[in-house]
Amino acid sequence: MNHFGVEPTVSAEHILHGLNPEQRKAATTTDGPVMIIAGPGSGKTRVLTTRMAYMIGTGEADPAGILALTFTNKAAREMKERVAGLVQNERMEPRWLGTFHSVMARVLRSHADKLGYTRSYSIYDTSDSERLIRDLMVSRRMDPKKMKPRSVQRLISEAKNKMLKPSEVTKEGKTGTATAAAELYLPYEQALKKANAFDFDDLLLKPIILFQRFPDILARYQDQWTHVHIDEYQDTNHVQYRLARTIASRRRNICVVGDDAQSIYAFRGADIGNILSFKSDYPDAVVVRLEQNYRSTKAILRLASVSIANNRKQLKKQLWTDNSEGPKVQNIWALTEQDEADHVRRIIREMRIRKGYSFDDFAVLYRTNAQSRALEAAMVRNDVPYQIIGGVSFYQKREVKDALAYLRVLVNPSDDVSLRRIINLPTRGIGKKTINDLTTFAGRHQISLWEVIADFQRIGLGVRAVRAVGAFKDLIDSCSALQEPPQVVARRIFKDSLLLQHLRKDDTVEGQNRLENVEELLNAVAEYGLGVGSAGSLAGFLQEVALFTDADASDGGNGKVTLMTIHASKGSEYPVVFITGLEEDLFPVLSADESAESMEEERRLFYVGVTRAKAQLFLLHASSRMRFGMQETRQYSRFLEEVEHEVEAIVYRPTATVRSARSFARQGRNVAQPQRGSTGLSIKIEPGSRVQHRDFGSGTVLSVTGSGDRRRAEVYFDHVGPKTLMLRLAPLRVADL
DNA sequence: GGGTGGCATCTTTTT
DNA sequence: GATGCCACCC
Repeated sequence: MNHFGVEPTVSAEHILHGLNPEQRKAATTTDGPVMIIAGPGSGKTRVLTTRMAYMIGTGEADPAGILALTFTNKAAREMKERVAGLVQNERMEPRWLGTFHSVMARVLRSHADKLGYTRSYSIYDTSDSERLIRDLMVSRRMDPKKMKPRSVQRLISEAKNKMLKPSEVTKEGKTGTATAAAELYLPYEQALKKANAFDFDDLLLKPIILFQRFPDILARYQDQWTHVHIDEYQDTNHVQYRLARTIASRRRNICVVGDDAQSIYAFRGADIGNILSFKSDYPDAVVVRLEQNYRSTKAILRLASVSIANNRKQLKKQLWTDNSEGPKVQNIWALTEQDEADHVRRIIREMRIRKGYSFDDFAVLYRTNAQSRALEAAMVRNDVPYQIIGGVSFYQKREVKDALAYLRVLVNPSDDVSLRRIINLPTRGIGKKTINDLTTFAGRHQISLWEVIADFQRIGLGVRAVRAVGAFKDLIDSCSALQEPPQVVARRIFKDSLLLQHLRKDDTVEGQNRLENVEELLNAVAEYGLGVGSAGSLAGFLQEVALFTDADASDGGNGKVTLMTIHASKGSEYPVVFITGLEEDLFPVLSADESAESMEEERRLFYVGVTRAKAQLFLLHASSRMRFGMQETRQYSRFLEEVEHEVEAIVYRPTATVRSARSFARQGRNVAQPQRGSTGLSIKIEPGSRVQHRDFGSGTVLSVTGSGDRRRAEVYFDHVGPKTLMLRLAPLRVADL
């Protein structure tokens, strides 16, 4: 019996069984700061979970005393299951194991009133924030076409993540968007507060403010959480760093795990410096390096090491493995993205037959979500079961967000963003003009839209508008008054608002799908409603789903091939991995050219993708790919070039087109990099210049017309005569002198 | 006020 | 090639 009154069911030795000496050290050094530098496939999840189980099992930590923070729900779930498996006693499961956002949302929930929010607050995701910003811009007569609300949102989010206050963001000497962001930051914060809403960044920021303002609350949590764990520490941003430091400052039992080579979230503020400087933050930190890889073959690991060696900024690690050499990594050359998808599909089929793999042994990775389309089509055509992780998640689908907006308005009527979303959906006679009148009134009196509606008679609307607004008010009022389980309330508002009827009217396949999605949402509400107290309330449901992402729905062993971005693949492993679209301007993305740092981040991303593979890795690229609805000639990725000695290049169906495309790509590299808008390609092309075409040979430019993407050249070819070519697309380069 | 058709824009990556 | 926005007509 340990001093928490729980009988351990397994011995410490049993829990630690099978760990190598380094892993064991990492798992049992439970006093003071620890940093675990862990390469891919080194068993870091295992170490972290063993560590928790060990502390709980030996009675060193209370199950509620362990704080373990991850970045994805998937990682949290996996860890929870593993600890449970090790301690074999559900009373001893760690209670504060979750993502940064979900754990902090839990903290916030208990103290929201202290910050002046009511318990029925809304949580705004990025698209909600964007809508709010768009509304602010419109009311300030800024043109949302010139300054994208999305870019403004991103800049404000960036400022919040750097913990800059509105007063600290200056407007001078900035680009238009930055000026707009600086100008809108304060109004945005005020609007959030007025809407009784937190945005994603607030979920981490507000707890810090809470802790600053109420030291007794902080002390309570510091007291409770005796041991702090942070997974993927290289991905922490400034706010997360501050949170961790604040919480751990009292006991200093902080254990971070990370791999600087796998830092791929700089774009959302992740600061690789956090892991690089851990030792200066905690000079007495014990550092453990886990360099043995248990996952991949030698061939795969070698390719990963060769690739990442091109990065300058990194902690040196010497990865090694006892695993077998394995088959050579294959580099497959496809003609188009359809051809690429077809190779993937064909290899999956062959490997299933010849080597006995099952569908869930395969992962197909890509850089951008847009690439999933062709792959998906190939899977559908050939009856290959597949799942796509990420992309548009269920709770981000338009119809689901619309339906959720109804529920949010019921729970939190101050939620202007949600209210505007549904006020005229389906159309009920509250048009642009009326909405404008209501908004203006709300703005003038500094009240929420709902307060205006609640008192609509006094605004002086037209007869028709009065009737329409009155009906809407009655609808919301009657449903909020219901004292029924959440699913009953939800079904009632969807029905009375005519939302369901509206969806039913559309009998196209997509329309039916939308209806089904709303039905599915109702099921989710019903399921959640089975909980007790606030855990089963509508407000609780809404706050929970706000943090749900599609990636969380993934699970292995379901007999499906997995398609996802490389970002989404972090933390998983598959026997066979395909990385597709290895082309300049796609992977690495073009904008990565702008700085060495972002190029290094792209390379780390490639590294992450490569190291997902256990047994066999395929790298693919296409000579031609449809982008922006146009067929584009592609050059293969520099990442392929860097590992060219580690791959076996395979050209299936080798055709003249493929080969000349290849040699063209090689020669053309320094001459005419295709660029968006093609200015780079076209400056050197003017009447009189000599050019070389992939298929037509050499020629002389007669004239150049059009601009931007429509820029064309009339060329007289030595052997085939005159041709007009789109400069954006043509495999054309300036001839060598 | 509501509906429809044309057009511009879009592509990083996510909690 | 989809999506969202705007202008235009009922």
